[in-house]
Amino acid sequence: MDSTQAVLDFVNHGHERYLPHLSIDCVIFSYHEQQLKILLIRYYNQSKWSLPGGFIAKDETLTQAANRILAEKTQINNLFLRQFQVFGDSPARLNELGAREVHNATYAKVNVALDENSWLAKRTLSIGYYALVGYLDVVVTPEYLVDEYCWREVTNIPPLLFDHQEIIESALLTLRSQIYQQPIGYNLLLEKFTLPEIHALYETILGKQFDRRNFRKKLLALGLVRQLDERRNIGPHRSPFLYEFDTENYRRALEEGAVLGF
Amino acid sequence: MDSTQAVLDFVNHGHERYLPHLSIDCVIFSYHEQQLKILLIRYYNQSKWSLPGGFIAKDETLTQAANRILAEKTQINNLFLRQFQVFGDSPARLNELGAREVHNATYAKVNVALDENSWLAKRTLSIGYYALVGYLDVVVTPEYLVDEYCWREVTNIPPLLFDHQEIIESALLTLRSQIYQQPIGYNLLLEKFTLPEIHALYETILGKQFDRRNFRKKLLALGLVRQLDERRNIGPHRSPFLYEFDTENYRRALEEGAVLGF
DNA sequence: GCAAAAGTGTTTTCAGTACACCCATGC
DNA sequence: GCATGGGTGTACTGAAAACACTTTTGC
Repeated sequence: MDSTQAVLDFVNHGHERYLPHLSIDCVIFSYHEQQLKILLIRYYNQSKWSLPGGFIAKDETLTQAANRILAEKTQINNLFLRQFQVFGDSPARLNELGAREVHNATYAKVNVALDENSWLAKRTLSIGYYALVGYLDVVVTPEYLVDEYCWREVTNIPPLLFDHQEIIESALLTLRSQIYQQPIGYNLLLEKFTLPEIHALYETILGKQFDRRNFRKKLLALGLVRQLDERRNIGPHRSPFLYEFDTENYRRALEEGAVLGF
Repeated sequence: MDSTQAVLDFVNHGHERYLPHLSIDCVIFSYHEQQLKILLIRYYNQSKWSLPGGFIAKDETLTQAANRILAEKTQINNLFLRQFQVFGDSPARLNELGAREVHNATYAKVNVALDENSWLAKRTLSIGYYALVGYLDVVVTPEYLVDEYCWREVTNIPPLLFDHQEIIESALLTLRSQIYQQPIGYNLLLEKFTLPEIHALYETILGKQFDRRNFRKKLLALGLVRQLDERRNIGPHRSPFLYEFDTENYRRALEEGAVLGF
């Protein structure tokens, strides 16, 4: 939606294309400068931030919808995307009137006020997806109703609309619990990475510290990563070696549910 | 729904009470005679079986809806119930015409045929829940449109409508992956149980065998169970001791994500 | 007495953990 | 030469795994 006309069409005719009562919200994680970050957007005329989201078209599958929405927001296709939970309990979701007022603040930009019969004014449950993306791969496309966007560190999330805070917390818990079953390192790091990078990533996600030597030993023992002959030149100190994932071993380890036991 | 009148009201006025496009399907597990079983129902005029399910009322939360539906089917309140996945990809779900024909076979009992505008004829995504219940606690209430119900062993599931087979498979995978994080043994066994019972339960769910001695050692070492002074008199052989869960330790172990490492 | 089911301990092995010093670089 | 960050090996410990014989009971 990149024009007044497109927004009006969405408001007035969206119910013909999309399923009402159901939306998708995406928690998009990336890792940059040793920090785990989430992509947030702020809609026109809102002080609180939101998760990027969208609706499911009547003629597309749920998975297609989630991938389409992500691609629209980040220009990345085929990214790592997992459904994790449906949110339908929050009082903010049951209160149709309150939600409508929030939306109307934004739609004021196109001089529209939703009436109580609008498909957008109905109680909506949201399916939470989380995505893992390369920080540098993302190109956030400006949308007409979005004033700004930002990457925020997970430990420093600003006030959010509706139950989006809860969705993020749940996504984080899921990320933690799936770190040994999903190729999380693979999707958040560049193709080549240093040991300190992946070490810090695991420490950040799991929120605890690991001994450098044991961490490397484990990774190598499981054959998850291969040490390369190159080093990365960063700053004034000894250059760290580069590593890459041994995708074959990595895949197998995840399938076996290999608990890395950190 | 226990009368023609109630069904007609549901078909004609359900859209005023329930959210369209969205249903809840329940995979209800119990454990009986050393077998993991699932509750299935067969609707009037259908040859294939179905999972018990229902819709979300406009004024109740998602969690309330799931609990209400389960209570309606099994007469159990406050049972162990967990949301695990939304199903919205199956071709059977996208094909509104095909789904309508299936439903109409059943609604023929009340001489109704859904037209394409009926709320029940719309594409529906389903939120999958799984429940763990005591086999003996369940009282299945006969519903007007349900011809019969049965407990089927998970390894021997008959042909099912729509994507219910996929839902069961996904529920089983979830059950396996959560066996160390959720009080699965606690909810599937009676208050007092024998070592062979819980041993067989874990073997059944995880689909592999465990050494009896190591299994018991682990359970006791973690303090999850307490051996009682009683024995259970079953059949012609040596009577096994009874055990009970040490709920306090059990709870703590699950919180810590104590991998039981079987 | 024998078949079927349940009870029980010891040894080995391997993976997790703890721990400290050296090397390279830029300023 | 010193501050910073990266690289690396060993010893200990504890939990998982492997393993077999005895007891009870009904027939």
